[in-house]
Amino acid sequence: MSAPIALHPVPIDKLRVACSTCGLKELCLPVGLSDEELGKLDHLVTLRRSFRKGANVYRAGEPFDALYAVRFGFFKTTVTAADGRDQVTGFSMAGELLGMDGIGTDKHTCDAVALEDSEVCVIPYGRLEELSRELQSLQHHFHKVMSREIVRDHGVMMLLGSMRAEERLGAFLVNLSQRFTARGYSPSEFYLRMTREEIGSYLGLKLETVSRVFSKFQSEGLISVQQKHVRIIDIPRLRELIGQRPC
Amino acid sequence: MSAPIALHPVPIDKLRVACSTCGLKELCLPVGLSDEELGKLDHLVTLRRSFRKGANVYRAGEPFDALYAVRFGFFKTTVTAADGRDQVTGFSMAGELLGMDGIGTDKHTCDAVALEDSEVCVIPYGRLEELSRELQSLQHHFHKVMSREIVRDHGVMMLLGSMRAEERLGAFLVNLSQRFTARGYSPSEFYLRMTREEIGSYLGLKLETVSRVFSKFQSEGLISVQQKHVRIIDIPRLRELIGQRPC
DNA sequence: CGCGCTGTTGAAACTTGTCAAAGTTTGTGG
DNA sequence: CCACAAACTTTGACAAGTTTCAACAGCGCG
Repeated sequence: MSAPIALHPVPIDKLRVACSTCGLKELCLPVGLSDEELGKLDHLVTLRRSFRKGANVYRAGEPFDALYAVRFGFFKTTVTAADGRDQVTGFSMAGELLGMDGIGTDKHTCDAVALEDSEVCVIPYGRLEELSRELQSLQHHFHKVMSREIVRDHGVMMLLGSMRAEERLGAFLVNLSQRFTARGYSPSEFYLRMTREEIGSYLGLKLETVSRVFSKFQSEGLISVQQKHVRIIDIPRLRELIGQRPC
Repeated sequence: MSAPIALHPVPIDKLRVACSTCGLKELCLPVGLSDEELGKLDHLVTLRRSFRKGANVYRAGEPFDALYAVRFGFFKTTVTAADGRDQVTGFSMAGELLGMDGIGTDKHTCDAVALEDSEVCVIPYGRLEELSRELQSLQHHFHKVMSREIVRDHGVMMLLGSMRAEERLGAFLVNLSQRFTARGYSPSEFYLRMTREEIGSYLGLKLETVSRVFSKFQSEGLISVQQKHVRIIDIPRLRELIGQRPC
């Protein structure tokens, strides 16, 4: 099996793109910046990188020097225990930030892997700190992004610590649905970019259990699922299942 | 049952204490600051608050406007699901920062509760952002603290997602041991400030399971445990159990 | 067009949870 | 300071949920 490799870096000017003209600016790091401030961000984010399915953005142990904003595509992040066990800690899609794990120790502590052909903007971290000393709104928004990552992680802990298999998968599907919706995609129909095993790792379940719960949901008319294609038929009932208000 | 309440705030000057003279400055937010910078931090942190066992530092939903640095004592943080289920997301001790969950939405998203009589320094968040625009080292260290919180959470996900009950409790004990050691206490002997139920919630186990595993560890000569008093007898074997190098 | 990866399903085994009872500690009020 | 109640802990027996092992089907890439 040949390891997929990253494509060559592409200077942003070749692509004529910048934060100020990026379609994701409402979702990504630029949230809340004025036009002038956005212009300064353009000087910071000058590099894009593409990754083929299976390629690593970074690996645990590598030196940390940049964050990565997902432009398009889909990533997973995984941590590896001393004994080699892997755990998927999250899935990232357009507008989300990868790499914040590395700030604390100047080394990445997890792997980030593209689950489909994808592209990120490279945000040199030293310069981000520099600029956020200058721009209060950037500083504040960056802190919000980190804080939300912490809150998201707490949600995963809740999921792993006190939910049963059906609730976990239900919560996972509802979460995906919301994130796709926020990006203008259908709330009820999408392709999973990850395998059953990756879902299982994220949810603390074995792949067979994930598969069984998918089948159960389907037999109950909650969803329709064929391999990686999922259609959510009854979102209210799915929300109910995970203890949320139906709407 | 009468609800325990917080004590009155105590102006810091009354106590003649400041970051620059605090014994925790090697552990807490001031890490890496020069004396001059430390002096500026003293103006930011001017308030202490004490909490009786059982009192809340903050509750989910309350407006966020400050971080809290633990001076002494012990806290738990918990998130509550829509259906009322609680999940302990962490335990905090001297030098650790509480409240970063609130930055993202300007509201706290979890509860922080004192597990024994405790004291914190209040760090007004707006002024922390202000000062960290001025002091690069403070900015960088604050980012490191948030990043480490994210990394810590990934560790908990690993624990909850792919370890069995014995491994979880073993990892928990080793982690406590390390944190006590870093604070100058015995690595092998300590009092648990939390109940079996709180440990169980944190580890994704029921309290009975926690109790059983404690008993099993004791019968195997790994630890000696009586109620809240724990003595770790065989740290190498405990590390081995959780898949770490013995030393 | 076939091989390998991914997904599905069944049966049995195992881990953890549930329920119950009793012991222990802690805190409170008399 | 004692007595009692409440909270916490331990342990057993049994149940439930999830994993393990295994077999097979389907899809997709080379």
